[in-house]
Amino acid sequence: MPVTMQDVAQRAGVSVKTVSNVVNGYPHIRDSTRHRVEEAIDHLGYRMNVSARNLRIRRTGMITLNVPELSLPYFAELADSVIRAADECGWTVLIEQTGAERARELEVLAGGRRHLTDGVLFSPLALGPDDLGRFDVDFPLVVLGERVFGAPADHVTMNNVEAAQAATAHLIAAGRRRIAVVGAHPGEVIGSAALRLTGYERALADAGIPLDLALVGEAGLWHRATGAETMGRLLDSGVEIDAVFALNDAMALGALHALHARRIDVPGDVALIGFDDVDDVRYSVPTISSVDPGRDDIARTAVELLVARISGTEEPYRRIVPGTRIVGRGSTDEAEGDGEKVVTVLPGRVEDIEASPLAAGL
Amino acid sequence: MPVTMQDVAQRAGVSVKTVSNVVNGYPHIRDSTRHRVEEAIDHLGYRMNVSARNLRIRRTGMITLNVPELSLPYFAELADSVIRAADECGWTVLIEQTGAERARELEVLAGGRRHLTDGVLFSPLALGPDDLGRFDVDFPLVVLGERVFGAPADHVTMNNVEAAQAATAHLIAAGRRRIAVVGAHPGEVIGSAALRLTGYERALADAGIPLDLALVGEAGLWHRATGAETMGRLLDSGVEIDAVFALNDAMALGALHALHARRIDVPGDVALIGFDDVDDVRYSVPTISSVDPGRDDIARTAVELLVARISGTEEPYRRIVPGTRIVGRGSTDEAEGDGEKVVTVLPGRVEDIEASPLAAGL
DNA sequence: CATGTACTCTACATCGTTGTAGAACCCTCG
DNA sequence: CGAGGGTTCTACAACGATGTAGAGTACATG
Repeated sequence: MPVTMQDVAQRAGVSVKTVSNVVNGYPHIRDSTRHRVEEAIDHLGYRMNVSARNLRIRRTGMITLNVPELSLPYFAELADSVIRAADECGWTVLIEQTGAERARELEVLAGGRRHLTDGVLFSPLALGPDDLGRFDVDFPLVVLGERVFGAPADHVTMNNVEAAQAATAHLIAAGRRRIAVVGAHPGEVIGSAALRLTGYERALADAGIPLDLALVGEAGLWHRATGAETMGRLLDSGVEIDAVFALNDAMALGALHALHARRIDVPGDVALIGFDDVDDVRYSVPTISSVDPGRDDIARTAVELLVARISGTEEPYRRIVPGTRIVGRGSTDEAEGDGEKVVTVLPGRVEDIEASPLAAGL
Repeated sequence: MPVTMQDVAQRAGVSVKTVSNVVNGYPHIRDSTRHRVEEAIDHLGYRMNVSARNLRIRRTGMITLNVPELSLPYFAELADSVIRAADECGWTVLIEQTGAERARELEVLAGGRRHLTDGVLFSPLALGPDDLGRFDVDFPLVVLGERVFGAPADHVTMNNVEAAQAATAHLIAAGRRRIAVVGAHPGEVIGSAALRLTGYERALADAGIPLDLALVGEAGLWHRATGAETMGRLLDSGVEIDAVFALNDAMALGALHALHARRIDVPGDVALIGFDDVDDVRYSVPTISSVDPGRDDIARTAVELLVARISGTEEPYRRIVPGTRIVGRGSTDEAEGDGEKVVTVLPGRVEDIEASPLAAGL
């Protein structure tokens, strides 16, 4: 039997509503009254019943963050950033894992659990452009990532094409010509893999280097394990390689592992760059150059957009792309010791969703 | 204006309570009635208002998981496991980060946000034995980790001393004698650092190797960065080293980095073993041997204990220590290629909390 | 002195659900 | 046929907070 406002009111000799007013900082309260109420609250150890308040004000003060898996470093770090950002505005985050399973991702959009929170930050990995229609949901939603473009919702994404282009250009600038890719998803036209591959192709074209498909390694899931496998396959195929662009850092770590296993020197024989700039790449040997997509920016922006929607904004849906930096480290010989050096800075941008669903990602 | 049970009842031509009964699977309902209600629910797209239900039944169906930081791989993986385990029993997890700040950890015990959830899984990092009294809280609580022993709460912890002893013995069995430690917390008598160090000392004693304090490296926070620093300090001190026991995997990764930076071959010149068995250590070069503390077991056990407390169990508080395995990998030359081999298996155990607060951890 | 306005507080209805108590019906059995 | 027991359903009062409307002051103003 917990303490309620009723109990506090009784002890302080005021009405329940006055207690409520004190708790909520309503200004027109006599100091003496306020103090009596506060004394009663302290004395009784009163704590607001959130369920009751939520029922009354029709808000939960919570948002859901939907990610594939927390054990993937990128998503763990993203969750960390989102929780901090939400905390700053007084919101609480509920994390749900979908395991990148299509069925569970669809359930998110079906609103299976939406009643628990006021809105959803959704980072799909299994859904694709074909599911665009399903994103037209009746609850506040902000989409993260590159699986869908043009959904009727705010969207925070990365500067994939340009960043990948810059990352590849960084390898080319170091004199590399035989640049392998780890993590391609053949047949995809949208999604991180396709977009980053496009950037890679553009950089090659800019430098007049012909595209050699033998250098493009496929990898379904972007884990360390698949990165190592794919790198191994490429190396075993006998194709000449003097650099590797891993489409994310987990795979870059796996690729590095595979290179070492074959006694190939990085960056001496093969240079390497990843994508995401997770903490891990600063402690591998050598440290790995990467693309920093502005994770904190992504998190803060996403939370702000969602909170605005929850508050009822009717503004047109927008796509926001935070600024991106290419960070050079040991694996591209960019820094002596464990230092790092920002080699490229790409500005962020804001676009209208309606404008051009596909082009926007490119 | 969302759809309520009222609306459903009206459409189905029944009372609100009957709708409630259908929704909650009450058995004594005529099939025809049930179908009418279900049709109405589908047709109107009704979804239960959780706040109202929570208010009525005095439960939220949520538990809080309090960890220092999700960006630390061990805690990200722990959170992953906890969310899965809770999901299986129909519970939802709210993650809170304390950043290992003492003030925020105290706030957890003060119950600052307890009203949001039915119970708390708490993994403190800043609190210590002196704070034992504060764990006597009036809400269901399960403690994780090694910072406090003997608190009036269920406790799920690791087999620290024996596991560390076995890990050290593993290095000794490989012929190493000059075994450095990375991550000690001088002056501590409880906590992961102290317990693991005790195991280390016991293994040395068993093998008749004298303890050399010059080999014991201090590191406050157990991050990759501090592991690298500490390893660097030990190496620069000129003391002879032929093996390293890093008190967790993050520091093992950092240590490996520092060893590589000095062109020291692992495991040729120096063998290395960590603690936690996070996913990362399977992809470093070489792969790192580690202590697998049974993370899934820890998560499942913790959730079960907490749910039991929430249900009102009055059983005496217990400390549960899941079984532990020592996994040999490349860094101790235990497996060719990327293989791994379980070199030791330690059984789990269950103890009464009251029995012996301190001895239990040892 | 009457009037208006700002302050301080209260009573009551209300948010959407579930527990309780009991009504109405059916069936079975002595 | 009446008692007893199960089934099926309903009315009503909670759960603990907040919004609304308004009562009662106090003070300044014309």
